[in-house]
Amino acid sequence: MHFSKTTEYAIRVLAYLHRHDETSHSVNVLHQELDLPYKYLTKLMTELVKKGLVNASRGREGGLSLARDAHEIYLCDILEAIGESMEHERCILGFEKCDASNPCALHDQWVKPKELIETMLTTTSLASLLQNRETKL
Amino acid sequence: MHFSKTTEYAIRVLAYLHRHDETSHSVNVLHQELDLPYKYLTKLMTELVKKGLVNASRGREGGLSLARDAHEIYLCDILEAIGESMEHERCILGFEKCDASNPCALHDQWVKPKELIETMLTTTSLASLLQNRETKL
DNA sequence: ATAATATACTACAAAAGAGTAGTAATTATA
DNA sequence: TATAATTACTACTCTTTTGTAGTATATTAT
Ligand code: SF4
Ligand code: SF4
Repeated sequence: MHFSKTTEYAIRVLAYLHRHDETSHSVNVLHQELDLPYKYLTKLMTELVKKGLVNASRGREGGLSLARDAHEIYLCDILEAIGESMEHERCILGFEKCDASNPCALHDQWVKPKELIETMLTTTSLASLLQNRETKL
Repeated sequence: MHFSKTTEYAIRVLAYLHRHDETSHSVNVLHQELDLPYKYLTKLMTELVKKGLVNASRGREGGLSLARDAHEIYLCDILEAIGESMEHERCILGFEKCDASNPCALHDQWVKPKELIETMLTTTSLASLLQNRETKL
């Protein structure tokens, strides 16, 4: 009942890029600031670049920055870029079809939490995430 | 953002045992009825027996049945028996300490879904799960 | 040009989760 | 007692996720 490590990393990195968006940041800086495994990060960032969430510029003075306005990057976009997107549509008991007309035993209990999670994912943008600049990343 | 397979299996098996509690059931029956991998199930059931959720009787005519009243087996008990218990207490961004006084960036957005999930886990018993006998297992 | 500093790519390794195989031990019943 | 049906145990395999290593390639300040 949690995000994958990769998802955690992605959210934290993107939030960091937004919080310090006056300039771009190298993978090495992100690695140090957020204490994430360096090599793993390079792969992840390459992926996020491909998916159009991040801009990368190479060479000396290069680095990474957000490709889109932080108001237009929602948590669900991040999950989708990583491939964990429709996880939350899966039936909580593992059935293929998540069908309210043929519900699983946990249906009634799961509907509300599921709704809230979905709301959180679809309405939380990177920008809204950082209203309070005192929070941990 | 989901349960582990093992957790799914455990919930479904225990729910089945409750739904058909007039008798005990062999692993083979559970395997066929719920379409779960046989050998994997034997391991899981042995574990649930050790944890005191299930009674096992060996030999011919043996089988498995709930060890406690279904009204007293909550989802959180099942998670705990499997070792996924406090997963939902973990910080959603992966930090060790989940401390509201030193919150992570997702804190405000995560609090409500988290609460609902916790409520679901602590208040849903096997018995309440099967009010409606028409649901999938 | 050159050196420094970046990202990009390929391949592999380690760890955890999920699943399989074979056998031993137990027990009701014929 | 012999047999069949059952759980219990040990060890292995497969797959996915997570993490590491080394190298190639691009860019820019000097
Ligand atoms: S509880 Fe019902 S609606 Fe919810 S995921 Fe399972 S089958 Fe789908
Ligand atoms: S969001 Fe805040 S309270 Fe929730 S898990 Fe993360 S640190 Fe803990």
